[in-house]
Amino acid sequence: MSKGITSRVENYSQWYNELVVRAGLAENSGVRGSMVIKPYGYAIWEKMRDQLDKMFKETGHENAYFPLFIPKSYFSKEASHVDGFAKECAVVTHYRLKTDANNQIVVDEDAKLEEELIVRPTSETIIWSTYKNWIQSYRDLPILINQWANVVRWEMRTRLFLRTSEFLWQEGHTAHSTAQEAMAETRQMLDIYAEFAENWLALPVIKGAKSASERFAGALETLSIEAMMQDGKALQSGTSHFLGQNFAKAFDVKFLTKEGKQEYVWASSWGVSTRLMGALIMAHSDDKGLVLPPKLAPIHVVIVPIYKNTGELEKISAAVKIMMTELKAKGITVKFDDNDNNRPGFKFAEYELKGVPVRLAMGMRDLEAGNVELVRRDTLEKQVVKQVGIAEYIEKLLIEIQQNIYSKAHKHREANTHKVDTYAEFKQIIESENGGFVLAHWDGTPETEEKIKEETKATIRCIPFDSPEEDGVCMYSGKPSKQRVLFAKAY
RNA sequence: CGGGGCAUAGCGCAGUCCGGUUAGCGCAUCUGCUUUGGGAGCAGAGGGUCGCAGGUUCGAAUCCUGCUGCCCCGACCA
Repeated sequence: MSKGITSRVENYSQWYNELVVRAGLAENSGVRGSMVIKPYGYAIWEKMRDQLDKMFKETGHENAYFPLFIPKSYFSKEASHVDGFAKECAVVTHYRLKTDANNQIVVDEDAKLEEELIVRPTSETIIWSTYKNWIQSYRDLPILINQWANVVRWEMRTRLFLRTSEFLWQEGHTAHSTAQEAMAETRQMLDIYAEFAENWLALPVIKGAKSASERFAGALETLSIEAMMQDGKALQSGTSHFLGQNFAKAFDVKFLTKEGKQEYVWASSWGVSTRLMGALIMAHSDDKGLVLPPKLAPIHVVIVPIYKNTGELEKISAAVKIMMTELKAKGITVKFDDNDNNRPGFKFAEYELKGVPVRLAMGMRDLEAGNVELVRRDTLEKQVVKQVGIAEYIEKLLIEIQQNIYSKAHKHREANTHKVDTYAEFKQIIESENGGFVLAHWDGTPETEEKIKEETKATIRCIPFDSPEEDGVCMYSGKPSKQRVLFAKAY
């Protein structure tokens, strides 16, 4: 195994692939397009999940679980929904295997299902077929449910975390008595995603609405948060959909209003997936490995002893134990790596690869002086600090690291976001090495959007909420436009 | 689904063109000694149905046929 990883400049894509594997986050499995999430990677996902779950519950949502299999007939009830997902569905057709004449295990053709089952690519249909039974009156509304689940989308080309055939996610599905309430829910959940991305992933995001062609299959409106990766490409990091009455109509879900009228129910759905892991990795990490924001790091502090014999190790360990107790008391996760098989230099490189935010090293020199050597992962700055008061120091430092990682990502995005008024300029920026975000006028037609995509591979990531109204002309067609939209190449 | 590449020890690879000692190297593993402030050194040891199935041949990792899997590049997508 080589020592380092491919640098970002050398080959960004390869850097990412190697980093995911070498840092022990995930690996490819024997199943095409499906990954194994390893303990260290899963620990990060658990932290994300726990925090999001808390935020969902704080806003009145409850968890539930719906089936993995969806009868084909349910799935086909909402026309645009089918159109959107049909090409990437795994289908269960049989329920039994048998041993054939050659002693091979084969599918038993006699055990063909009367109705095929779709492995869920998303759960709107199974959930709305259920909601039909739960909703009769306005008193039954709203329903605010989330589920943590796996889904399958048969992808042609996959990449660890960014696009795999099976992935983990959460999907919220809510039912409301008015359009306004459903839309407010859609917006509220997008805000929660944005807050999570910025405060936990340390990732600045742009909130906005999708253009019609980028909308979720079956939605009237799709909102998303878009983040910039270090190579200037956009990564859609969360989506929230206003589904109108489409699914209520498809599954005949009506409720009795206060006024005694029968009306169709209004819906929203929203989700984030293990793709957030990809965002986290690509946004902050460097050529030495992962850089994790402290709020999501499975280990905050690693302590490496430097010693010549067991006597020294014992003395160092005693001092380390005291620091560990103090750190743990403040809720800081700390690992003391006294494994004698690896030498300090190896450990330094290893924990940098794994993105541990703070590393302490202590040898006899430090011990005698009452010091400890401290290195922060985000800047790789080395300093010598007093053992006394170390917990308070690190507590503050972790907050500073979290902020620094965010502001670094924010600066990078600002430096690579451009306002552009001509198509020539647009192409020049989009095709340049660092790519980036471009804010430009667009005439609002799918035709123009499609042409731009064909010619440059850039797409409209969103129509940002905070983009001011401003008279202009479409950079492509010259037709009038009232607002700039966000273009970028995307993952 | 189209184009390309790969499959040999736990991992990374050489050997394949041009068939012929006992299939080799690095890392990892095990043992011992010396080491330990940025990926340790020396000595020794263990570890292989050469992806699978056929075929050609006195003889196949190597040649032929078929199959399978994975990776990369495109079209599709969160």
